[in-house]
Amino acid sequence: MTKAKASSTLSQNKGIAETTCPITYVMNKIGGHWKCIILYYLISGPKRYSELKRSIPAITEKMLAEHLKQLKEDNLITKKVEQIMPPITIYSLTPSGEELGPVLMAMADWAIKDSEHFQNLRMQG
Amino acid sequence: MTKAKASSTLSQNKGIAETTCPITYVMNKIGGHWKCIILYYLISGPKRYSELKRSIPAITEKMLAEHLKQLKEDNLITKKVEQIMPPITIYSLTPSGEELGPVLMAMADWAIKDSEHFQNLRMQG
DNA sequence: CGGCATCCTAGCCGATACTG
DNA sequence: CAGTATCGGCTAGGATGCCG
Repeated sequence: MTKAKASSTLSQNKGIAETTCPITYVMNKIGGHWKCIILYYLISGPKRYSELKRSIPAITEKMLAEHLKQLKEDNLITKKVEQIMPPITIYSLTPSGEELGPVLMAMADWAIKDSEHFQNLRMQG
Repeated sequence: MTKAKASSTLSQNKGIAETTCPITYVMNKIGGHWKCIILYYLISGPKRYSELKRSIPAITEKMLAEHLKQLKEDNLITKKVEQIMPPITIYSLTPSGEELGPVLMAMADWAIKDSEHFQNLRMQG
């Protein structure tokens, strides 16, 4: 993993674009399909692993665990483990993650408006 | 394209989740890595195909054309073609697309703040 | 309960060539 | 200028099973 492939320009371009385009920077952090959803469910407060899984039925264990790890590495969430048996793991938003909250809420808001548009269009059509 | 594959549960889940989770709805529309970037550049006003291409050096023709088509199908942008030779194509935001503007600006805003956080951390480290 | 390792497929995406 | 079509590699992501 120390050496990037030469045939792929995307990963390299992504790195370059990240320093010049703020949207690219954001997409590299929360661009994955599930990242935003996970963060969205964490806005309402810290959650344990199983709660997140129940909140997002469409996600697989692999995706959840993987994206949680990435979000942690990107300093958007923190992980707190109770070393008992069975273990309890709590995920919370970091300050950076908290600041993303309004953005996600704005996205959700837009979604609701936009789907209303569609329903209106359907009624007219 | 009329029949979905049976082996993949994701596309089906996406469809189901889309009706219950607003963030999923948004991600299905602008989740692609380039969609947000294209929309972001269209906020400042209508642009022609070649202008977009120049604005986003990292994107390939295929991705640009493909995502422009999807954005049009999702009613986020409109396409206006001057049927002359050589042709001129202008892409603009629809009202729905315009309403996404503030969200994208908020994302960009967060990105700038967040990258400052990192630089501060590095200085302390 | 929480999460990682393996295997495998679907779809994203780059490169190239062709059309109006 | 503004696309479309085809080929092919890479990787995201689903299914399953094992471990602390």
